Amino acid sequence: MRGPDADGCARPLRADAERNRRLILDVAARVFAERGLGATLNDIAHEAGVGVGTVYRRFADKDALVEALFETKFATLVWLARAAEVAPSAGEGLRAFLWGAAEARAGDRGLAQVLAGGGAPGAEASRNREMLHHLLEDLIGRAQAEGSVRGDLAASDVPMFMLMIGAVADGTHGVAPDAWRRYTQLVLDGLAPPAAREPLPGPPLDLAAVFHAMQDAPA
Amino acid sequence: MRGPDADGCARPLRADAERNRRLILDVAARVFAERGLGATLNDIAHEAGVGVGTVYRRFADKDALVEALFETKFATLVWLARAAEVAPSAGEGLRAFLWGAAEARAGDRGLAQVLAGGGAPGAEASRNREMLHHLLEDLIGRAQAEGSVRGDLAASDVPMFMLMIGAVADGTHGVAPDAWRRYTQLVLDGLAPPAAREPLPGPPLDLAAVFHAMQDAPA
Amino acid sequence: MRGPDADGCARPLRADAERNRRLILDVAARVFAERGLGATLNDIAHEAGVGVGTVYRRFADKDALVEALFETKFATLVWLARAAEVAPSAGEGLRAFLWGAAEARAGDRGLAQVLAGGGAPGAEASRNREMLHHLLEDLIGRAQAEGSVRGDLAASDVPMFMLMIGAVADGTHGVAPDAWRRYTQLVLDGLAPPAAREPLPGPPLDLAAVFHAMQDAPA
Amino acid sequence: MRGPDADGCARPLRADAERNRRLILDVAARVFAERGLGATLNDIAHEAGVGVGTVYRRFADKDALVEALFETKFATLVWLARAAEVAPSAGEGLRAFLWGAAEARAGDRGLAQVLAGGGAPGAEASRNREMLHHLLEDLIGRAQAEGSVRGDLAASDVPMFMLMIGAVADGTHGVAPDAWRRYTQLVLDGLAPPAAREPLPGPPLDLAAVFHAMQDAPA
DNA sequence: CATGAATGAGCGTTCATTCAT
DNA sequence: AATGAATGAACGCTCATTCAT
Repeated sequence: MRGPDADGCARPLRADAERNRRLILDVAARVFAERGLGATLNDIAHEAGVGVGTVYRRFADKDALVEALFETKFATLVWLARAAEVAPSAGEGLRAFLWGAAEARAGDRGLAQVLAGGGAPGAEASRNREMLHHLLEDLIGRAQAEGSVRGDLAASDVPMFMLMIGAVADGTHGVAPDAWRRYTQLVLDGLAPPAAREPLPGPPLDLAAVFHAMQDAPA
Repeated sequence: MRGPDADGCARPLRADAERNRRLILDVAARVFAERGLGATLNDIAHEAGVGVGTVYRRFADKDALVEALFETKFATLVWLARAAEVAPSAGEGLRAFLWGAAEARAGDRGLAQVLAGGGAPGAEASRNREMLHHLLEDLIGRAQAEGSVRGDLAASDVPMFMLMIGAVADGTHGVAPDAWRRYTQLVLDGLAPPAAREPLPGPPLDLAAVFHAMQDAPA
Repeated sequence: MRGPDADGCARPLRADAERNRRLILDVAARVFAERGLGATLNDIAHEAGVGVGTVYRRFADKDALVEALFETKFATLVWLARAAEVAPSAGEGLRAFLWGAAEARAGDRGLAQVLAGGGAPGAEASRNREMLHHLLEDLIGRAQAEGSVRGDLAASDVPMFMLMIGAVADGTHGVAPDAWRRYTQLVLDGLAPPAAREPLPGPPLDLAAVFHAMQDAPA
Repeated sequence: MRGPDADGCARPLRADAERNRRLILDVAARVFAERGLGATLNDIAHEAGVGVGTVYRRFADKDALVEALFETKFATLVWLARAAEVAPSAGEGLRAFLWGAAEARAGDRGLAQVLAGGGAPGAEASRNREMLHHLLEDLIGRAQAEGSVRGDLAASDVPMFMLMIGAVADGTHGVAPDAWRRYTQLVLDGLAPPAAREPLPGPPLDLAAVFHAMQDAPA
């Protein structure tokens, strides 16, 4: 565990550091997703097989780690938006994006929080955010031109959509892991122009599940 | 704060205790609303100008305080549901209820959590929850019979609706205190049968507001 | 609950105070005996049906209450010693005293502590203590003259005897309420001159009981 | 306190942790011995010159610390029992064991409690307890066969013996540090078959010492 | 560099004691 | 005089963060 690398270099490479950084991000993503942002850095470090100190060497503090995670996750959204750009129609693209974003958010307990913690200062993050915003503006604009989405929808409604779906997903995670689909559909129907409506997927929750969901929601 | 009661009774009634209880509940509601359920009882006690012990004299533990808050808030919902019962039409009643519930929830950061039924499944709370559930089942059933709400809507969708609106309200509280109205309308449009659709109230959020919203959301 | 007494006197009599004092002492004796000295004054006051303030009016603090209890209990010992004085023989008297003292101590969890807390300043308590000491010196001296107790026994060994039996009684109270008898006999046999020996009463404890006893002992 | 190890190894081994563990155990043993198990971990940590967190890093909770202390102390008893096994006679062995156990217990205020097996019924502790029990059963059985101890004595009487001696030792610690010897002899005489009797070692306590003893006993 | 031991402020909670009513 | 509401120091314990090794 202390010896030189297999590649023959005695001094630890910059690559080691990067490897550790990725490892920590991956583990943190998993642990935060499973247990919420309340998980301790000690746990994450332990589960990654490194010392806490190492985590602090890579990330100034817990918030910085969350921020970094945010950027990682953000890439997924950008990727989804790019995919949506080339969809047969803007409406289909937008719907696919929203379903994808909701799904990405769903299995990720506490990641509304991660996506949220966005981190004020990161220039990169800002650029990403803006880029995504523009992609969505474009997508929505085209969909509106097609008449496949209501005219008063805005790109900034998308993060709110994710906030909403995230709240449901976090709450129902555990008793009804697919419940987010129902509410995604419900909101999507609200986004759609009149008359384009899908039946809600999945059955409604029973009382106990609702109770559980709301209990769990705070995270 | 020390003056005689409104009813003009000068008798030094043991109501000082009740006054304190109310004071604590009010302060707790405010502090939880502002800072989320993570606020400490020490803070609440301090802000109420009493010792921690006083809080613990009235409420067995933090959960009990949250639970008490819950009951208070729940009464509002029950009252709203009763009012909805006598609305001209079930559809109007349901919409009025949802707007009222959303409004009650808005501005109450961390009260999604309180409403969640934080604390033990108190018998009273359970009964209240069930009663409200039945009221809503009836209301929704009648609205569906009227054709004024989609047929696959269920009573248990209502708490999820509040979870969603709560997430938005908590996030935008501070930068766009009325933003919840936009998303309430959006979801309500999703609830409506095709073709019954209102324009979204209020303008969309700007990027900065979205950023702020997501920053704040975790609580 | 606030009106004048039945006996026609409008001002509360000194007798009320005394009645309360006795009531508190009785309840405190019972509660301390059942739950150890760790019991709270609030509990005692509540169980006595008075306010804590009343307890504090009668007894400067918790220690003072314990001290007062001590005097009460001490009276029992003095009474036992008096009875021993008139026994057919000093040896029989001494044994009867010790059995009585052990029994008094046994059902009284935490009363080793009460008997102990003896309170430094009480002139009365000091006098009682000395009186008992002299009674025991006399009793033991006569028993030694009879040859029915070892010659090197001293009056001051008696409190230590009670300390020892108390430790056992407190520990076994709950799993083997009569175990103290076994150890009383064992020690009494040690007190006896050679050849005067009784079989130990009761069976030995099993391992689980011992475990429980030692767990509980701290009080 | 900072110098190299006795074995001459200068390598900066991670033994600083182990050193702290030992330090904490030592301080805890001393503080518990002096002030009883009621001593706070904050006090212990402070007195050891470490933060509370450090104590909690090594021991899951207060019980775990007490349990660890228990295992340490228990080893002494097992060692004594092993030594007793090879004594010239079982009777001598048993007496030596009891004197040793009493001495180990004396001066260790609150360690009756520690020895009690404070904390969970750890598997190791249980095994140790049982092993000692069997050793004592054997020893007592052989002593009884020799006729050097009363026939109705049981292995489970030994912990009760320690409870009794502990109560005396805790009480007299401070005013008469050797008083436990007197009562050990007294009880040992009770254990002996008739006619085998030693004079009590040490003078009886004076009244003030008894008073002090009982004051201190509660812990 | 990496490690993980150490830190200590802070949390929820209890209870002896005080004091307004 | 009696009440019980109020107090707040203290406890056991957690965890983000620092720093010696």
